[in-house]
Amino acid sequence: MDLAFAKGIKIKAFPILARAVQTELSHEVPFQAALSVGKKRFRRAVDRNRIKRLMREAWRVEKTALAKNWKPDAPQWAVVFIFVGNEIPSFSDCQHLIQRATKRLEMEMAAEK
RNA sequence: AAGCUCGGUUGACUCUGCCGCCUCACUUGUGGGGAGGAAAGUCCGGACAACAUAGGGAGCCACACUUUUUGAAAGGAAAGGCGCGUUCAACGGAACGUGACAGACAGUGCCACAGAGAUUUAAACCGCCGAUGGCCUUCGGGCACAGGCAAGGCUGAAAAGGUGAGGUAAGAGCUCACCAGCGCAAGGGUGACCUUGCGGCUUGGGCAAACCUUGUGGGUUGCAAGACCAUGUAAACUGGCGUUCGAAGGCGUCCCGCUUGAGUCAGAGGGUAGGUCGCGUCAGAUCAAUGGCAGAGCCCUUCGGGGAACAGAAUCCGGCUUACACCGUGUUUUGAA
RNA sequence: GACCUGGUAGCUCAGCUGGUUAGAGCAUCUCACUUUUAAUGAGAGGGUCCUGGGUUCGAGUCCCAGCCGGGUCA
Repeated sequence: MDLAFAKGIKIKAFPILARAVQTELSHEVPFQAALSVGKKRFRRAVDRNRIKRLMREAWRVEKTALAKNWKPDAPQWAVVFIFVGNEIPSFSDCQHLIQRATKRLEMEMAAEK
């Protein structure tokens, strides 16, 4: 995670900010993703959990497109999603945002090759 | 309709299908379980763990009407007593509400400002009187000098019992009656307390959410407790104290006692900062799982839609407090008929 | 998770054992000085003492509950 913040590429899809880096992961998987919602913006744990669950679900749906051509010895990616908005989004909004982010990520991965 | 009071709630969507998460069981696919009444605040009390091991005292902290009851404790419930407030009554009291409600006759302390006087012989500013003594006198009295007085005014949160009568120069518990308060006795009540009688009245009060006293209870620290495994380093350096005349530790503080007994404390510096258990719980995480989509039903709608409010378990229980929705009881206010 | 600590003027802080009118420095405003500004001097304004109850004659201070910050412990 520190590596992702230090060297990762920035992907903006306001109000979602993503950082991604190509690195060796501990398991044979294409991605490891982390989700973050700031405590300063959302004081109540209920709201933070809600946003993280929506982002998690959107990522689950969208990552399949990225992962379908992945082979066990291909490069692995660590991704961190940070929510920086001030209001709780609906699921459809959240899905569109993650979709934009994953498309950018796909381009970056192609460029990396 | 709104507010208040008390009580209740698996306390909010339901069903079907598909995809997905945590965990357990059998085994590769099924099946079981998967947030709250407050999970919150962390305000109390425990379980549990550590402090090698007995103990005593001081200190510290918490609580405080009585009886019964529930509970491991904290806390709760019922009934009663006393105080205060409101209303009704009309001097017998009654109803409702409310109270962190032991002690101010154990001691210490404080009561600013104002005011003449504020706490142990209280106080003479405006006043009242001036009987007694003094001065003057037309012998009727006058003066207000010595002095007497706490009844009235004033100040204040509070002014040394209250009301009435007698008494007096004027006054005063000075005397008496009743009332309040205090002490003693008797009786009633399990008890808090109440009733009656007697006594003297040199008998002021308030503040213990001031120190404190009395009674009761409490060893301290907390799961980041603690146990184990792994990784790594510096058994080095500087200074203090000390090895039987005893350092330092043994429960946060002090004293005594007991006990271990050669290291220990501080500084600067070097290193690690991962895991397992604790935490077994028909949720069980080491950074934390409960979600999404589609359809039908139901409800709300500002016809776009929406499915609430307060709010998310982190060792576990029992309370307290605070936040909030719905339902019901009682009550108050306002509006309409 | 557990345990400490704080909240006072626009900012940083005092305010002792409850008492008379809540102060200090900086900042702001006005005036003076100066050609002007700064500095300096004089003066003025500015406070829900975090909020709500309670104790008391009287609360920034004492007690209870809440809100919002800061810190410590593996």
